[in-house]
Amino acid sequence: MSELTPVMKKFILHWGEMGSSWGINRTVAQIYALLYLSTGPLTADEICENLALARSTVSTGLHELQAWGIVKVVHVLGDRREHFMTMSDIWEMFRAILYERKRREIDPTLAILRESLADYKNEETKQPHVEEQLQEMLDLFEVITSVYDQVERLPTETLKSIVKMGDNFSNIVNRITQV
Amino acid sequence: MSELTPVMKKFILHWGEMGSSWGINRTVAQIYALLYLSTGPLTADEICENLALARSTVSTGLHELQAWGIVKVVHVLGDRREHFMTMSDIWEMFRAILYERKRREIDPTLAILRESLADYKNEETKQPHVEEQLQEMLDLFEVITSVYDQVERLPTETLKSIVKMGDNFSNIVNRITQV
DNA sequence: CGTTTATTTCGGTAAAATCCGAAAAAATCG
DNA sequence: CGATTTTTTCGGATTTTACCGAAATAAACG
Repeated sequence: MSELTPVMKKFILHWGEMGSSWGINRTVAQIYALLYLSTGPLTADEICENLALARSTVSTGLHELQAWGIVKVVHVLGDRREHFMTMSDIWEMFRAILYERKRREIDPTLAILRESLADYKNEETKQPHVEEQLQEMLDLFEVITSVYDQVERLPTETLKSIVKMGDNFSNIVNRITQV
Repeated sequence: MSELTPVMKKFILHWGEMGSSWGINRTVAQIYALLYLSTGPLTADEICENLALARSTVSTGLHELQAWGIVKVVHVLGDRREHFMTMSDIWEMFRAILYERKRREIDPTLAILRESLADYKNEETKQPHVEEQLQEMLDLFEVITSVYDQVERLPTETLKSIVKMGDNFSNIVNRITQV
């Protein structure tokens, strides 16, 4: 791995910023960005060097990225160190992120909302408005889940062709759903 | 505003946790949750009391929520204090959040990607792989933007009816896009 | 216009997250 | 199996973020 070019640095730094506003550790996001741009798989040490991070930080960061399912380990013949690379298909990567965010954020909230509505039945001081609001929020999250499930199922090619349809897509969807 | 019931507390606390994993301040998320469940508009002082927060914290929190466009000020006759409430339609609120996240996260990234690809042309040490990767990421973000624009345009009722279609939706989309 | 009430700003402290480096553990080699 | 290389764990230092409370500002009242 040669020196980082200015363009690479810029991208990596921006990606780090973006990560933190997403609730993802800045450093972890930078590691991802570096791997994403890298021509071949990198060792943990190469990542340390390029990003000026401690070996241990890189180690944990890589584990986190693997937990998200967007970085994987590869082995190189004749080298006993582990090498790391991003998923090759960026669309698959996008799906992986959606999946994880849904699992970590939407699912637990759905559970709490259902629980709360059940608990509500046993509560003495009933404020009908609270039940209505919880129900409304539950509806919203159920729709989000449902839309996610639909999108999850769409093949990448379909997603790509949606973009080519431009305005037509929403028109068609409107027509389909107007029954 | 009477005492918070156990169900309300649970919801507010969970919402706070969710908020932090979204990159939103825990306290700010709690303020939102409280307002969301509240039967009527609340004053800043009432929020302080219920959530045991400093007056100043509530003040800044409310400003942040207003910047997101999901909380608004209302005035009550005969009371010179400001009162706060959430947007009444939860779907509108959802749209507002999508809009802000797109504006804060997607748009700047799109800009950086375009910039980087332009800069790349002037760079001495050209690694073709870097250009390819940047281009691929740009494509992805353009699709995301496009999908956002489509969804933005869909009326709430359409969104709601998508959920009722269940599996049919993805089948139909597949058919539409198979040209 | 001065007084009272409400809101915001801001500096400092408390809490949390991040990151490092040494030491431990695990893996691979001869 | 012992030696060497690689990876991970973990306690603590550093940085960042969140929060409070006092003081300043702004708004509304008589």
